[in-house]
Amino acid sequence: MSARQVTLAEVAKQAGVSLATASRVLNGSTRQVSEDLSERVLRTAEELGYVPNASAQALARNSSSLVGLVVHDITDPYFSCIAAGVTRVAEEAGLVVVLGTTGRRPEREAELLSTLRAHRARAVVLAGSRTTDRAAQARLAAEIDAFTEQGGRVACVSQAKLGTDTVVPGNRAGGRALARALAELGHKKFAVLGGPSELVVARDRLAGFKAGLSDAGIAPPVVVNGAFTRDGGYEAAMELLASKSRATCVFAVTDVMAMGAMAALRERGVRVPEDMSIAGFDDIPTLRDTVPALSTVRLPLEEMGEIAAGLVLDAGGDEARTVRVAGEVVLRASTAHN
Amino acid sequence: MSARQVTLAEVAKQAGVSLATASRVLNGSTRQVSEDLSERVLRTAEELGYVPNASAQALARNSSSLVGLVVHDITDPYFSCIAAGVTRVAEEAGLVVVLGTTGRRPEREAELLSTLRAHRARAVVLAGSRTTDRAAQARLAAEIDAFTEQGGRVACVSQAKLGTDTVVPGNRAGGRALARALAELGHKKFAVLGGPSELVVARDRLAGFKAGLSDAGIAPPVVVNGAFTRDGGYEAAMELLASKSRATCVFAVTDVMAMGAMAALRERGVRVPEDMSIAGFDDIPTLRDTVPALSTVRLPLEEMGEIAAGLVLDAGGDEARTVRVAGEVVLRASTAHN
DNA sequence: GCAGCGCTGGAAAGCGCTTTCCCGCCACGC
DNA sequence: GCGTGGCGGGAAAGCGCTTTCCAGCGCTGC
Repeated sequence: MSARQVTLAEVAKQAGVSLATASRVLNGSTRQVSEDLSERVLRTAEELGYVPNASAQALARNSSSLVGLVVHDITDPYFSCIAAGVTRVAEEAGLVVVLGTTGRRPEREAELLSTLRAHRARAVVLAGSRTTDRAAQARLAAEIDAFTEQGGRVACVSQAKLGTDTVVPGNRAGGRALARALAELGHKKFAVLGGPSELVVARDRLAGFKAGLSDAGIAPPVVVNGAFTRDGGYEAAMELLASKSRATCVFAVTDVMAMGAMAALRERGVRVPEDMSIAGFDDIPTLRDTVPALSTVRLPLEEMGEIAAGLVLDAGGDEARTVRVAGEVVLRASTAHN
Repeated sequence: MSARQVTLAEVAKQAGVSLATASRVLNGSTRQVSEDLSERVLRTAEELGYVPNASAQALARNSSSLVGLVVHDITDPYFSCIAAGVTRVAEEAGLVVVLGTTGRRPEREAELLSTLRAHRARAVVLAGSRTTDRAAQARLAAEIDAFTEQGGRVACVSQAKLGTDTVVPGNRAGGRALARALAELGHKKFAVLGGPSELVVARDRLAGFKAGLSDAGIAPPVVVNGAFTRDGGYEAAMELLASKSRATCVFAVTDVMAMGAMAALRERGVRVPEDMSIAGFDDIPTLRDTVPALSTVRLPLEEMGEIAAGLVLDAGGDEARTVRVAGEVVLRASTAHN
């Protein structure tokens, strides 16, 4: 049907104006174009079904309308919520978001950044959790430099120390507040289902939790580490049970892990919360209907995505900005008095 | 640090070869380049940290490495699972996926397609459910034409009739099989929590379910429609309860809706499955740990995403291919004998 | 009355890359 | 020995757009 491709040149010719004029009309140029020419161009563009070639624009302007979003696993509700926030903001700004997934391999983060750089993405939101892997971190830092060097902006969700804009959830404070709240329920012996030790998010939550227990004069918890996934939680809980720990309350550093842990407890006939209280972190919306309802620390995930996107799209100074978002302890049915 | 931008020309000059040669070396050209030149180019590219400008490549080749993925809501696990499948395949193929979300507004689908066309995306996977809205459908069809016209490929997940490659889940057959299985449990009176009537997926599942009931000689179910979301399920269930229906088993056309429905039942003191059995559709992995475990029809969502991506990336004939994936009834604790 | 200015339109030079076309070279066959 | 190919290398013509630069024109201000 339509010709292979309608170009600006065709529109210009058809409208009887120069390429320059057509370009000025069809893209917010600072230059004025007279009313009638302008209208003529607009009309022919419409008639011909002209769609500007984004690659050509990107090339000519040396900047594209792409925004990168890097997550570990889009299937994980933690990331999909953040993604929702990011895409909403980006789409409102008329930008297009490109989604990269690392599959939790730290080195993929740098690779993706490099790809994004190749595409001249205008900005990138890194939602993956920072690791303590020095080499990966260094490569990532180098890529971030290269990216910003080239005029792109980078924001991280929950990774500080990279010299970029950052949205920092109150992992430490949240963990601490949660520990105190649980201590107030009367629990004396705690266990923690921690994430992989190289994940900073996991470490922070754990550290905060320990601090909170210490505030309450309670002995440090048993810690069992597992993967940052549902199965990780399941396995960690199994390990915990096998260890014959005397804990009456267990904190999984992630709601998703808590789900796995609850499955494990159920399987082993441990009732929640009668035999064991359990709490998570994040307050994943999709998981709010579980029974028993999970006590947790609420993070405004979608909003965090929005904030990150906002930071990264709003030119801002060259100073790295940090926005802290607080977690709010929400005690529900999965934690009982002891 | 690094220069503003390393271009192919710089690499070529530094390596003492022509632009053409450098290009041939650095991108799989059919043309041969002698061993030593080739090696020299490779080395200087490496040294200079050369990254090809994807926009320029796209422009010159008239095809980019972008793959579009259009979903209604990335937060919905149904879509995020599909998205995971699509991104995995795309990334393996060295492509970049751009994520568009419609927020369930049918007209956004066409808009996004147009944007994707502007970016010369090589392919698009449309995961949103087809509606019966004639106008939106027509616009979408036009955009799809324009897109394919331009050399792009389009695949749909669960939308047939658009003349594109399609991955079709057995919505009808699944609904039917589920109805039969539930009938075998002894239920006689059924209710269905349906999605918005203009959504084809919802209609198909409902139609299949009705057919299954009819197979079993059971009267048609009461149908209450709600939004295709957790809250939609909640409200539909509330409405059902208010209607004093005598149903002993309710089928929510979506697991996510079933979650909302279960919350409503719980709130109203209706025990599942003792007082009411409930079944969903999709078998969302994230929701598998809920209590009581939800009976449902399992769809290999991630795999569906992979298949769709596979179809769309594999040049294939010009014939529209259709891949059917079957749903498998999984009876769990949320449905009891009656 | 004219220099000077602001404003609009067009020509054309890129943006960084791919690819066609051409050229020189060598091996080969008659 | 010379025409024929085949092959590796380079020059250059785009790809579709933006943007600079220049030309023309109608004003204002002295």
